[in-house]
Amino acid sequence: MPSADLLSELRWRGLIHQCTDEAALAELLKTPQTFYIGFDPTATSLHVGGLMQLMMLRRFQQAGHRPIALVGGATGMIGDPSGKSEERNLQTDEQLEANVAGVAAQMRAFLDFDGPQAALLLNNYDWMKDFSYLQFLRDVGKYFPVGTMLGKDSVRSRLDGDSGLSYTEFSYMLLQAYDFVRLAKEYDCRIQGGGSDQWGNITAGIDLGRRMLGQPLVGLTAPLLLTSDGRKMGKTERGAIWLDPERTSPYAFYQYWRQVDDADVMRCIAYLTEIDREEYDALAAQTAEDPGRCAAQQRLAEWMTQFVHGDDGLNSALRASKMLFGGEIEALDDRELGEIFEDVPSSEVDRAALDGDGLWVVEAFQRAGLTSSNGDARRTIKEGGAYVNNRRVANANVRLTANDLASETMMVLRKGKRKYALLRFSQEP
RNA sequence: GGGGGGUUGCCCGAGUGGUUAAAGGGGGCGGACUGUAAAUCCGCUGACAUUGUCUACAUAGGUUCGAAUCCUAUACCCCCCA
Repeated sequence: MPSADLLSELRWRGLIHQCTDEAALAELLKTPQTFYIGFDPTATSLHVGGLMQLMMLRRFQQAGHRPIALVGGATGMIGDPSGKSEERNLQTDEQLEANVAGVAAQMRAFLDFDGPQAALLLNNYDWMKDFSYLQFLRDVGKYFPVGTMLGKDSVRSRLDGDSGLSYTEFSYMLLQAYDFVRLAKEYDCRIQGGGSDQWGNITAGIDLGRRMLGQPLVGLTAPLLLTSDGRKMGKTERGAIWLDPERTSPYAFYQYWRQVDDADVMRCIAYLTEIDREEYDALAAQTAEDPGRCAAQQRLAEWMTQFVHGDDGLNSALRASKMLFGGEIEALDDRELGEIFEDVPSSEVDRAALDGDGLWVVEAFQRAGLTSSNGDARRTIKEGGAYVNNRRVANANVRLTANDLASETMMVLRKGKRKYALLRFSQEP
């Protein structure tokens, strides 16, 4: 039951940046279609940008169409020059293989691989690996006028700049164009989506489809997810936000969305979530009226975290947030504390230090690496910026004993508002 | 090759014999306010030590009761004349 509303849904979400032929697309979508988006296996995990594309596939699937997630095992060997200012280093085969496997595993969690609209997960390496160079030039290359290729933004910007581009990267668009034709032929896939930086590659595929198959294909791009000051969403000083909990903990993931700028939060909700129009409007109104409540940020963070990391991930993120930004820390066990503070650096201290007079706070802060010298630690304490288990340290003479443990073996030290460190008091053999 | 100027704490930049651990600004760090935001305001910002000691103004020596401040040499930088 294809939903006639898919297009209007995409429109209000602002997800249609460009479309090669909106009328044709609308016509196609009246019946179940196959829709594909390619993913670059640049790492073993997707990040925020990839998630946005994945959501696109989901939206099509939910509207009654069949999504194909194409992992670029072959194209990844070449490197897409689109949106890149410099020639990229080639990945090793092993790296690429691991990346393809990692990304594919993540996609399985977000698409439905059963039922009449079962999603397909394909790898273009499967059809590229046996294609000989000569055959490719004869079958595919023949249809590509170099003049047109030179006109593509991705190529021109590189030629205009001073970094140039290799023949290898120049050829990238042929591979992606061929993917589209291949999918059209084998899976009757007539629609390709992607980020706006994929426009050139997508239209190259459409041209090739017309020439090789005499069939009209349609392309659709989504805007890039940028912050209001023009940078890519999902990047922090410490690197990208990944979907893989090993790379970005559920807590860090949650916090990223929780701290999105007011100016960007509604767009994130529209682009990345399945929160409906009604709730969206309500959140937008609340943000305008009372930005201090961060209602939209909280909803976004909740939705995203639960979607990507499940209930458990969300709960631990919420609990950690409550601890880190809220009350005192006590009555927890090692396991819970460890989970909540998994992003926080920790140091080992001999348990015996807590015996007798106990451990001098100043030294504790030094051991935890939160202060640069004893003087710095004293200063911080004097300024009221030192906390043990979220209780402010009264003076620099305080000594810590086993009574100050937050759990069996751990103590939580904090400097200022957010700088945490864990001390683990281990039994020395 | 000759002449002149410079080198100060994380950065910029005052200071030209004596409360100078060194003005002022930036940055950083705390705190207050706030929305886990921005802006603003206040405090701190060499080390060690329960207010005293040590190490600091390019480097090494010297003069002096006392120097970042004077002298000598060395290194680096800038400018002018050849």
